[in-house]
Amino acid sequence: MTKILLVDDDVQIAELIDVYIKNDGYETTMATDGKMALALFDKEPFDLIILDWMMPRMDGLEFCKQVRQTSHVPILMLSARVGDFDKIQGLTTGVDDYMIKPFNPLELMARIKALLRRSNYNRPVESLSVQAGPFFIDRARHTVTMQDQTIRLTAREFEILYLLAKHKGRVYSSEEIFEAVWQEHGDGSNQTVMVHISNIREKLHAVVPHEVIIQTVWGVGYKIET
Amino acid sequence: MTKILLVDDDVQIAELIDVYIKNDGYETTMATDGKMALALFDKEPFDLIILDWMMPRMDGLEFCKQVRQTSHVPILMLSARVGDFDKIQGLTTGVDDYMIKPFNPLELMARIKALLRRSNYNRPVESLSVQAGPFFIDRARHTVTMQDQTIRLTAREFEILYLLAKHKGRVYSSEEIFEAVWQEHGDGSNQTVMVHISNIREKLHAVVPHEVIIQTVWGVGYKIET
DNA sequence: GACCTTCTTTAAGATTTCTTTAGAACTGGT
DNA sequence: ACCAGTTCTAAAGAAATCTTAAAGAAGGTC
Repeated sequence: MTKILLVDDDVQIAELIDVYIKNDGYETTMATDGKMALALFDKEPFDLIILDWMMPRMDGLEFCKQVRQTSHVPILMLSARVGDFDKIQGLTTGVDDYMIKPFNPLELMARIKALLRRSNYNRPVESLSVQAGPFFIDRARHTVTMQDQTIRLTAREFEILYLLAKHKGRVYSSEEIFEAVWQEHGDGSNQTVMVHISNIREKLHAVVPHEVIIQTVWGVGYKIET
Repeated sequence: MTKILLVDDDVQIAELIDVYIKNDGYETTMATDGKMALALFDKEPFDLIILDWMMPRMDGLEFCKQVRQTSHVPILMLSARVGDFDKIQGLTTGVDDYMIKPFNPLELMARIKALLRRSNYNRPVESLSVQAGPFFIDRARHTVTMQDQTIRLTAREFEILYLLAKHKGRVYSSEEIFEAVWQEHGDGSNQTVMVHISNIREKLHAVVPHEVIIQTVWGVGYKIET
C-alpha cells in the first residue's frame, strides 16, 4: 500500500486533496504543520509527501530541509504565490515537483503518480534484481533470464512477475496485483490479471515445459513459492 | 564530496552562505581575502569558488586571473554594486556567473547547482569514452566512430547515445532520458526524445544497415544491449 | 538579414500490447 | 459422479505506444 503524507494547515484544501488521493487507492496521513509532520515522518516511512509552502510553526522549506537530511522520499510542494517559485525553481531544497494554488486536482494526481513512478524507478540497484527459483529478474535491464535464455515479457507481464517474485511465498489476489501494477483502483472482478498470468505462464513454459512456477491458490490468488 | 571555497571578507554574509551550502550537503572552506584563498586553492582542489569582488589585500578580479592560470574551476562572483558588473562582464576574467548583493540565498544555491552541473559535464577525459558494441564514443572529441567511419551527431543526439551507451543494458524511459539530457523536468509524453532516437537510428543505419543498436523496450523505454 | 543547422511539435500510420468476451477446463464439496 | 463456483485460454476488438515524415521554431553563422 502506497502511503502519502499530506501536510497543509488549510484543512479545507487538505480534505479536498485527501478525497482525490484516497479515491485513487492511496493511503493518506494528514498533518497541519511542519513539526507535526516531521514527528509522523520519523515514526513511519512514507512513499510521498505533499507539502504546503506556508505553514505555522515550521514552513515547508524548513521541513523539506529536515526531511532531506535522512530521506530521498519524493516531495511535492504546494504554494499560493507564483513568484516564490521563480526563484527556487531549480531546485535547491530538494523539492521534486511543485504546483501553484489553486490547482486542478486531477493534475495534482497526475503529478503524484509521475513522482511515484519515478521514485520506484530509481530504487537502489541491489533491490532491483530478484532471483526467484529458476529465473532471474533484472529490473534495470528489464529482462527475465532463465537457464541462460532471455524471456521476452511485456511491461505489464514483467511487473506482475516481478511483484510475485519479489515477495516469494506471499499470495496476491488478482485485485491486489491489479492495484500494485496498474497503480490504480481495481474494482470488480479482474479477468485482465488472469489473462496476463496465463500469458506469463505460457512464456515461461516455453523454457521449462512442465514446471509450475506461478501457483494458483484457489479462491485467493497467485503466488510464487521459492 | 563536493568542495566549495567561499571567499568573502564580510563574515556575516559568509556565514549565512555557509549555512545554506552546508545544508545542501556540500563541504565548505572559508577565506577572508584573496591571498589566503589562493594559498588554500594551491593546496587542495575545489569544485567551485564563490568570490567577493571587494576584498582587502587582493580583490576578486585579481584572484580570478591568478586562479585561471592553472584551473578552470567554476567561479561565482558576488558584488555589492550593480555598476561593477557592467565593467566585469566581458572582461574575460573567466567568471562563470555573478550575483548582486543583497541576494536571495535560494537563488544563489540554484546558481551554484547550475554551475556544478555544468562543470560536472566537463569531467576528466578518462571516463569520457565508451565502447558500445560496434561503435566508439569519445566524449572529449564529441565523436562517434563506427567501422572507421565517423558519424555526425547533433548535441542532443550525442548526449542520448552517450547516456545509453554509458549504461549498457539499463533501460531508460523517454522521460528519464529527457531529464538526464535536458537537465530539466520532463512532464508528460515525450515525443521529442522518440524523434531523436529515430534520427540517431537513421544515422547509425547508414553505416550498419540492419543491425539493431538501440532497442525499444515496449511500454518502458530504450536501451543498448552490449 | 539571409542561410543553415538543429530542435521541437504535430500527426498519420504501423506495431504491439491490453482488455474484454465467452466457452472450456478445472477444483472442491456433496 | 455431479454441481456450483472458479479459473484458464483463445480470439478479436480496443487502446496505447512507437515510428517516421514533415513543417515550423529557434539558434547560430557568415
